[in-house]
Amino acid sequence: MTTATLETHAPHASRKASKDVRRLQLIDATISVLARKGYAALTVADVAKAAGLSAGIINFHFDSKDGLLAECLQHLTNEFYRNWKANIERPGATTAERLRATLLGDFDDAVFSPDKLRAWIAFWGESQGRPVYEEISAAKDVERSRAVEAACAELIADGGYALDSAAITRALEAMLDGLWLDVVSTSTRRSHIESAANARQSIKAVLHSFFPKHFPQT
Amino acid sequence: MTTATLETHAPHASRKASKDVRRLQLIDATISVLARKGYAALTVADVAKAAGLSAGIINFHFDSKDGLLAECLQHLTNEFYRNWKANIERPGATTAERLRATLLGDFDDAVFSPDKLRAWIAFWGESQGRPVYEEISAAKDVERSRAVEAACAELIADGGYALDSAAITRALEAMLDGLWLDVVSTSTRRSHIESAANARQSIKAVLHSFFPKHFPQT
Amino acid sequence: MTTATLETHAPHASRKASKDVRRLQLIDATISVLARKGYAALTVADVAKAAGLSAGIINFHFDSKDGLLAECLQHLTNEFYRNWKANIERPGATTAERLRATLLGDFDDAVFSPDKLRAWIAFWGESQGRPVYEEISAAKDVERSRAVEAACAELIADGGYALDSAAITRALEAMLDGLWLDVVSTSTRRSHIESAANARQSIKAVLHSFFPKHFPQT
Amino acid sequence: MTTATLETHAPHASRKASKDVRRLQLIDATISVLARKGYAALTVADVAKAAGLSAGIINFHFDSKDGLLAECLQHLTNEFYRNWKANIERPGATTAERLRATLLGDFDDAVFSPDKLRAWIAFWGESQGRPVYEEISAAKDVERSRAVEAACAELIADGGYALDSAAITRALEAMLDGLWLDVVSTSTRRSHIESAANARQSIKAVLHSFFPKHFPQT
DNA sequence: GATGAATGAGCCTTCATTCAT
DNA sequence: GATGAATGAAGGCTCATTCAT
Repeated sequence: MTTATLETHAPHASRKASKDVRRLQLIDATISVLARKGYAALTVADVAKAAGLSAGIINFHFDSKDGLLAECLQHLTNEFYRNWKANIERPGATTAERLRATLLGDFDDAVFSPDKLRAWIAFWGESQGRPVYEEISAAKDVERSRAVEAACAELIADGGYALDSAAITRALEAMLDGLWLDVVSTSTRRSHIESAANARQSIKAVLHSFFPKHFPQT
Repeated sequence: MTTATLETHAPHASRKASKDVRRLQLIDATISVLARKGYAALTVADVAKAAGLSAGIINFHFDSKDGLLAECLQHLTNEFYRNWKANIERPGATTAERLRATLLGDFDDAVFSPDKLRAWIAFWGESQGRPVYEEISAAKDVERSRAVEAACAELIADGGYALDSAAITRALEAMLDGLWLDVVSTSTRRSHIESAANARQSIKAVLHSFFPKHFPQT
Repeated sequence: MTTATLETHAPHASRKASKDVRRLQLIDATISVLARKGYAALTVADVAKAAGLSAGIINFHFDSKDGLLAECLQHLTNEFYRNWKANIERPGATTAERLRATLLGDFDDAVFSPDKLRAWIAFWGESQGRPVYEEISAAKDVERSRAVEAACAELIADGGYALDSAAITRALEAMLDGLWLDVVSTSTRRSHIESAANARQSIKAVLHSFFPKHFPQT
Repeated sequence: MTTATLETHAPHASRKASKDVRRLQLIDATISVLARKGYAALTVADVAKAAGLSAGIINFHFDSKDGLLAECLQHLTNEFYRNWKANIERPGATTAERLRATLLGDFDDAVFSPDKLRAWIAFWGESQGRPVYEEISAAKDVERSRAVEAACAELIADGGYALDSAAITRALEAMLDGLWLDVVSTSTRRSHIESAANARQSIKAVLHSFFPKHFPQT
């Protein structure tokens, strides 16, 4: 609940909170509950309680539980996209640097918090029953995916590597998803700090294996 | 429902066999419903209907809905484990051959059917709210994970590659998970046959990049 | 709750009740609650309690509260229609006799019970918000209305009365509705037996005034 | 919302006047919503929106939703009563003229608007669950009812008709209620202008049948 | 006076589970 | 073994009412 407001303890201070602040507060609470109880067991009462508000407020701000969840995923998607964009928009960066920034950026604290990760995975698991979830993230995923593929193709051409660009792109992206997934299943044994460090190590190792000229051994 | 063994019509089939057939029939129905509706929306009525049976039967055979789901995951886990074991238990196979068989084997038809994949992912998504799911798959995962790590270490030593064994193992396993996950989100656009082919291609490309001496270009 | 079953007091005797019996039992309970609390204040819990059953049963048998109410009105409509049909299907009856039977028949015990009347009026009051209620009763109303109009026209022609057939038909039908309505608002002051007697008296007086040759003074 | 008195723009209009204007505005909005959605589906939010005001205002002016509805019915009752009184208070009118004015007056535009009619019927339908509604209209109804009965008795004595005064009075009043009710159920097929014309025709036909000497054929 | 965010009780509905047949 | 009517707890949603601004 890192984004959650700073509830002042004055009585009824919350009455004056603006609509956007309330919405964000409820989305943060949703992420927190999703992380703790998973998707199927999440109730609006849980979310309201986690936000320190009453149950009725959710339908007031999001029309329905479904609306809340959809907006929660939208929030995560936007945040993830903005983080990526911020990472690659460095003037003067080479293609290799941008690719590296793309991959490592997924493990930045802003997007790689234990709660958010678990929330993401909860949504992945439900996306088959609810196509709307896939639609929410699809648009921006495609943009990113194309950027990764273009970067790989460019490095392959530039370095003269004997690699299948499509196969390599797919492998890289699968690895990223898998590394996120891994955190959840090992979180009880390892801290997420450690997990992020391990993930970055794996990414660097793989980049070095794929494109040794562009990513020399560290 | 490809796995469902059809009711044997042998006269006086033993009670035990009959019971197991019913259980398998219900587990197959569960996988089918999980794939279609996801975890959160699955009801015992759905499963019973998919199995062509009545609602009350599930509690008779599995005590509870939770029991059914746990046994369903157990079934998938066992099947996955057996498939792996069958793939690596080839007398005279080299370490490289066994590693390759391990990775490619995850895309065998026996375990890589669209319904089963979606069922797996539904369980992954819920595993945070229900630690029991992680426990079910953990034991056998560890065995397999160690085998992969040992194989990588052996190949690295044998080939003199400058690779971090742990990082590479983690990358390989993450990639496998990610490739499975990918199937679900792209299933509307690509057939799962095509997905499996792409996955195998990526695996081969990566193995070649990591261990060029053991996996020469195809 | 005149139609309501005769609940045997054996424990769980209700478990074996057939679907139709249960439905009728619930419809009777609905009429009873409608009469006591009106449409707006009726809850499914009230109905279930009045029927001596649990709340969940209503959705099992009628899908929803709305479904229950619609079927309740349908039941009242059918009953009313059958009562009318039974009253006019007397072989050898003259037109005047059939008209008289039609009008007086609305005050037969089978359809003119206090609870049923109040239920009818509750539906009338809601029919603007829920057009489906009007649709349910419309079809059969039209048939009856035409029969009354045809009978009036025939009597007018036969008796040579200087009457506007349409205006007279409308007046007769309005009077019937009004007499039903009246019962509700005076029920605390007069018994419904007395109301029915008064209503019959008014009907006879009006028929005599309209068609003196066919309905001579009693 | 034809009745709503527009905000007088006189400077420094008294607080009292302003308050009454708001109340009338809300009562008109209530009638409009009752006509459109019926009693059970009416919400204070609907009424507030129809009045162009915010939800909280209703409790300020009427203490509660129940208060608003009771005052709405009171308003309709008063208006109806005043219309009747105005119709019969013609100096020099005969008993027959006053009876005729009483009956036809119910179809004056001031009281016979589609919305008001539907609102009336909504209240009738709920009067069983809420005795207060009956109480509101009862007092004035009795006065009017007695006047009609006295008029009928006088005409019967005067004309020497062989009629049961009580039965005839009841028939006349029931017919009036029924003609109002009829408008609602036929409003989709006929305009309320046409309905009023038909109703007047029926009334005239009935008066002529009952009291031919006092109401000669038109 | 007026607003509208917030509350919380009450309702409809779903659904896992039970059990008489 | 199997069925499916019945139960009842739990959850999402609505909405009258309150109250800080």
